[in-house]
Amino acid sequence: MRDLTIPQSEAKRRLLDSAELLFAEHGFETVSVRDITQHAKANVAAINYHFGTREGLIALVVARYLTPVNEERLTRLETLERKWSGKAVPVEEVIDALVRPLVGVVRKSELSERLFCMLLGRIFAMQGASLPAAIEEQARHLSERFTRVLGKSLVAVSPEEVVWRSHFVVGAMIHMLVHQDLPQRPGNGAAGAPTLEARLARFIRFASAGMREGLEQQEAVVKKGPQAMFDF
Amino acid sequence: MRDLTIPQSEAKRRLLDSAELLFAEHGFETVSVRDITQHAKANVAAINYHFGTREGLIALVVARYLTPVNEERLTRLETLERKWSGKAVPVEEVIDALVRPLVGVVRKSELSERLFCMLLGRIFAMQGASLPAAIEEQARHLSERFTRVLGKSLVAVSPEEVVWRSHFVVGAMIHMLVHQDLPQRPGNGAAGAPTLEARLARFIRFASAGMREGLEQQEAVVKKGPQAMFDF
DNA sequence: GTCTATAAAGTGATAGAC
DNA sequence: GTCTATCACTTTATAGAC
Repeated sequence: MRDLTIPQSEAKRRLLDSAELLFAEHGFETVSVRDITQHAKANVAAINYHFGTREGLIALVVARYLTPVNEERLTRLETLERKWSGKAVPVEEVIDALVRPLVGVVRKSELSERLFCMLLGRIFAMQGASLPAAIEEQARHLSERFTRVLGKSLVAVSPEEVVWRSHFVVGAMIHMLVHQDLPQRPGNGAAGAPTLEARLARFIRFASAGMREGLEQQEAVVKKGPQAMFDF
Repeated sequence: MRDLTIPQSEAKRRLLDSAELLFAEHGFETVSVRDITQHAKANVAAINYHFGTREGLIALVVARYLTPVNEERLTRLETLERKWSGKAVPVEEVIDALVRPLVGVVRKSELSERLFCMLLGRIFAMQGASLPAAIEEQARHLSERFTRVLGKSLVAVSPEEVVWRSHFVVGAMIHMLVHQDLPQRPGNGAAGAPTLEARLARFIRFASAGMREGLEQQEAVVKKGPQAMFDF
């Protein structure tokens, strides 16, 4: 997997760290280059010197975090296709390949797990607008692959329905990633911040059930994939 | 239900129309008062004259669209509680009460269905940050009510799990509302823009299945609520 | 590489003429 | 109510000294 660190000069690293932290916390649109240079204790011109433009910095941050995740997603999806050699892959395993790469890549980053997830969620939310064409193409390709595999997993669901349900899954995923703290709702005591793995396991079960809606008969058959992987 | 129109002066109406349209299309953060006055063919000072500040305009737009939806949601939820008089309400009906008020309120607005949904999605996405305290409180109360009813609908699911799944549902809903055009993916031919009702029906089925995950036994019993309402 | 100074344009808001 | 002119500030970006 690609290395997430780009050492180079010390100041450049500090700028990148500050940028990632601020982008994760407040979103790409609202953070100015002055916010970043100030947080990194650098001078105002530093960002333009090291990254050319503000957009260049954003493109770098996006590529640095999105690319490894998407590569790992593709690897896992291809592994699944080999493992099931043409047969339907259980939905749980496909969704797992979609979200589990997060835990692998988060370890390689300098960010805390919480900030890493927020940053990636915000990056996912930018897809379809304002992202470099190359990255958009990468994402589009990945989306097609996943949709095609999911179509096989859910032969009884119309292709159109699969696309819509995938759309819902992506929305739920982005929301889960960006809003880490929100579920401090009613009967929710100490359950503030479970581990990323626990949240992903919850998400996989939820999303898979949603994708599989209406297939009561097949459920008992197709559902039991690597259940032990997420059940704990 | 509250009337969505605030006639007053002609210019003020035009400003409000332009603001809603631009906010819906590009989001609240990126639209400037100059964008709005220019689109409304008014002069730069018009917004400050009619609405005090930019924030005042946003608060007005938010309240104008969010309040009727939330009121209708609460009404429907209470109707359900009466209808099932203390017993578990089928999940489908709860999710229906959450999203179906959209179609009622959209008819009263001047916006197209597409823009109305995008605007409301962006408003929902602002919850938990940067919204007037009174509106936040309104939303918090509504969220508690829905979570409590859903807890009864899903007695076999832990309260903590219900909160998380509701979180996923909200994320999927927001994404569906804001991104109306996206699902132009692979095997997706003429299925570009189905009606709002069709999309909501899809969403209700998906979200309900996700909420109900792991309850294969009860499904056959609890699931069949007003199936005819969304199946078409 | 780092800094200051500054350019050029955009922001929300307001005073005051009409 | 509407408009122009303008204030005070922020934005990204750059030129040029050190």
